[in-house]
Amino acid sequence: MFSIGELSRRTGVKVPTIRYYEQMGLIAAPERSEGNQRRYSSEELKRLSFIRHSRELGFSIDDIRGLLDLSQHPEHPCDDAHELAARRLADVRARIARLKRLERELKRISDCDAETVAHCAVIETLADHSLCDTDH
Amino acid sequence: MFSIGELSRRTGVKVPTIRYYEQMGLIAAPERSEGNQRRYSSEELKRLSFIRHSRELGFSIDDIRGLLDLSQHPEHPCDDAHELAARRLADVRARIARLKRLERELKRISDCDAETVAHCAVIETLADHSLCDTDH
DNA sequence: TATAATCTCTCTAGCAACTATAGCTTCAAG
DNA sequence: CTTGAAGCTATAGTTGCTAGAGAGATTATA
Repeated sequence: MFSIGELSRRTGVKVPTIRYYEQMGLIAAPERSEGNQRRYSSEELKRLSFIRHSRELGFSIDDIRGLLDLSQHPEHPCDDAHELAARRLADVRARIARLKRLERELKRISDCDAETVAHCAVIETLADHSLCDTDH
Repeated sequence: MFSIGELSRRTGVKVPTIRYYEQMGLIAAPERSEGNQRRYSSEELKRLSFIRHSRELGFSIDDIRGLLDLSQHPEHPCDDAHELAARRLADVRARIARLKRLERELKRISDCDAETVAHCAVIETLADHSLCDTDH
């Protein structure tokens, strides 16, 4: 049995975030001490670690609800989990592609060596999309 | 002189977003028609295009305030603009790196061909970070 | 010119996923 | 037994919009 601060330290999830997850129904309301403070067991630690890890991989709170639900039912087919993961993968890849275009563009405009705004590529490019290499 | 809808069509910025930018002070309150509707000129079109383009490159509203301010003063040195762009570039690169790690991880766990949750790599990995290849 | 269809107006509330603040109570160490 | 850290609830703020209600304005067509 440990406090919310201890749980926070062990999982890397901030204290207010843990309370927020409780409110959102991702984790159940835990037992309380005499003085009304939350007391957790290692069950909750596991669950919160799962949540944290999922968040790190970019799953939404809603996705996580589904994944947690699945993880409680080992005998179920895992097609749903795979689909969620596949969607996330597609999303991540799309974002990488987009960011790479941005990177090229930012690099190009950063390479300007003007001294004043009048001839600065950063400002010019922002003002006029037609100066861009790629569309975004 | 054109309406907010027309401005929206020409810039690709949605109508409520234009009003929001006005509220945020990114664009000035424009003239109004007899009937109190907003009427814009090409000056505002330029400014809004600048804003849109900056947003597409990922600058924050606050950054854009600075960039707009700069763009009004062609004789000023453009170090600030360059710094902002450099920071954005660094940020974009960091995000790409992070997303690539995620991509690897998601790809790895997506490649699982278990039938049920009991042996599914997606669920297993989420539950246990130590199964990950990389840290994130 | 009448009328209908489409804009536009303001204001308020909602989204995601937290984060911060205020004012209070409880806990643990010395 | 005191003191300082940690915890409690409740509310509001963050970013960058988006959605809705209910009213008024404008434009196109009959």
